[in-house]
Amino acid sequence: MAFTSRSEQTRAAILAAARHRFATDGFERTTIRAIAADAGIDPSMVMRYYGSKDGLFAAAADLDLHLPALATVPREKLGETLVRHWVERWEGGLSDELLIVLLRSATTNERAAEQLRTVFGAQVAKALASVVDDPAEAPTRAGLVSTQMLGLALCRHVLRLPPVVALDVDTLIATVSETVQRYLTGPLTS
Amino acid sequence: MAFTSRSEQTRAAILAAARHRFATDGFERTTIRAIAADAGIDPSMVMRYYGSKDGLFAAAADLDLHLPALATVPREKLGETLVRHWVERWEGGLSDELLIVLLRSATTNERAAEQLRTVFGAQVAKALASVVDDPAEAPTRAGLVSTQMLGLALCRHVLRLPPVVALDVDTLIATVSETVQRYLTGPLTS
DNA sequence: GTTGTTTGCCAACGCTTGTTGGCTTAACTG
DNA sequence: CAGTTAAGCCAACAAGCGTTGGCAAACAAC
Repeated sequence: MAFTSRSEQTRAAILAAARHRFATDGFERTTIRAIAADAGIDPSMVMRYYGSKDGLFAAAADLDLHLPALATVPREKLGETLVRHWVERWEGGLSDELLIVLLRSATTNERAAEQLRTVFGAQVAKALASVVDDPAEAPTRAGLVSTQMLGLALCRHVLRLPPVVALDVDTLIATVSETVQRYLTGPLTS
Repeated sequence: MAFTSRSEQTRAAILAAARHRFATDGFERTTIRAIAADAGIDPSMVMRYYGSKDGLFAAAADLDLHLPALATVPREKLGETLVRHWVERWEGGLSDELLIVLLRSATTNERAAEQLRTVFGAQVAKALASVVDDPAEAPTRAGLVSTQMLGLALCRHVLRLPPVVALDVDTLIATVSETVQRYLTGPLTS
């Protein structure tokens, strides 16, 4: 490795262990001691490197959705593009536990909730601003899209509702894409 | 009141306080001591009446969706009927904190998750079995409906994403109904 | 009015939590 | 090789947790 000083190495080990624990247990049930044990070091090391449990969580939950650029996507493919990106990110396995970290903790931890609000209020709305008809509608459409995307992730990867888990990826993408496409380009008024 | 013995009264007070705490803080962050303080009694009373924190949660989260009978609903109104019922139950305010109790705790508490799976796997699928074309598809369609319904509740009432909170009820029902209608009666294959 | 039963509070136990300070060893610097 | 710095561990702290057993007061029954 290029420049992994000894401290950087354990620092990274702590972060990896923290992400895993936060992802499977949520914020409250995760203990510093368990993280330290997973990382093979002493609990006090965690404090030295990250200051506090809150500080560690902030570092572990620092997230960027990396949404694809939508400007060049044909209008009728917007929904599918977003949903495919979303689903594949989740199906990608353990390489990316960041989303489940946030989702699991956001229902009880205000810091996590605030970050989810930021991610979905800013990142998604911004990605959409350039492609929706009326830029003023971007936040609303981003919100509607969020309900479907987060609901899907919640049911499939957190709650693990059996019929939702059983859906094959292609059917899932095809079915949900239509919904998202309508939220992006359909009428908004009642 | 008709037959409220002294003990029934405090029993109910404990349950009400517990529901409120579980609804706002989730299972892990809620303490027996806080519930007892809210109910104006001693923590040990909670144990006497409900055995343990788990027992209290089970009693506080005992939920019935009371889904409307769908057999007589015109086929093209199924989505709207379900969504309207769902949204109005949530908008009903504090009279019914049961759903938010479950939703807030289900991401970190396996007991709560299991109950949500049961409610949405059994109650919803059962309500749908009589109205969908192919009964074998009922669980899958119930699952898809769940992703949208739970996602909506999550974004609007738990995470409180601003644009989702800002949506007026009529627009919300109209927009989401179309999605649910399609999940109920549209094609399923990719 | 005395007896037995419920209803409640108090005090404490045992445990786990996040967090801290000091000590020991290893690594680098001159 | 001597000396400074970093990395790590150990032990302990104060606080909070769920939970328990025993004791005082209120009530009910006879």
